[in-house]
Amino acid sequence: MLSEALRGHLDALILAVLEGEPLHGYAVMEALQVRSGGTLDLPTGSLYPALRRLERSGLLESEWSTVGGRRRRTYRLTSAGGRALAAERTEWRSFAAMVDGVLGAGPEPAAD
Amino acid sequence: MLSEALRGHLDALILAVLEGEPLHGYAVMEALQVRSGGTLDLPTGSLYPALRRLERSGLLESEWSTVGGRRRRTYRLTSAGGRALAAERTEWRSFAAMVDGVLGAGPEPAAD
DNA sequence: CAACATACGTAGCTGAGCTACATGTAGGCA
DNA sequence: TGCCTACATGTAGCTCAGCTACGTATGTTG
Repeated sequence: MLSEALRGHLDALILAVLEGEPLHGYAVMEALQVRSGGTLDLPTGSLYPALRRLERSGLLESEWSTVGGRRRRTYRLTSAGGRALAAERTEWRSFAAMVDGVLGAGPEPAAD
Repeated sequence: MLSEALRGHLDALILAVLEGEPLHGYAVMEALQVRSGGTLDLPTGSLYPALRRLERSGLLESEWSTVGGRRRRTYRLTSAGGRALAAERTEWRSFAAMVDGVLGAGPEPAAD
């Protein structure tokens, strides 16, 4: 369904699922699948680098733990991450409004 | 305002402004500025290659003309372009709905 | 033991959009 | 006359986010 469309919006989605509670990478992947209604099936090669990028940017911080013999890296929003998320939400809304405006409803001519 | 956000959506916007009437490149640029409420200020280095790409894909066709001593390349939607635009509109809607769904309204906790 | 889910990660490619530049005409203005 | 701006088109080259395709390791199930 999506490929390049996601560009520039993935960060917002990741931050959003981490807003409520800290999650480890694999859980973020599952949360995105659930919250998108199964539409968003993010490959690990997209998710993990994105998480590390967000951490490097200071929007996330992580902590290792071991559960059932498996190492987990749990990510949590920083305060900067929270602010970034708010900004991304605003940006998304104006972007979506812009696209909606340009795309229009369809072939119907605008009321002149 | 936007940069990477546009990725994968620009084609739809271009096709949309060409839906009503054929326009030459520069006019497409201005039409996008107007229809986006001044938000979308597309550099020529983005627009012209995009137009040529869309023509190569068969979604647009072009014709040269000279107006006031200046050469213009006027693009018009092909029937394939019309179909592509309809598809892009649908895709955009489901994509936007997906993002809206994942982003949520904000920090308010969902009704439990 | 094989296969699968869980869990993490990187190397390398792709490609759309951007920056920066080049080209040329028409018109305003000093 | 020269300069700047608007009009009009175009390319070379960079960037870098997301994807493909790997590799590693553990726990569980058949």
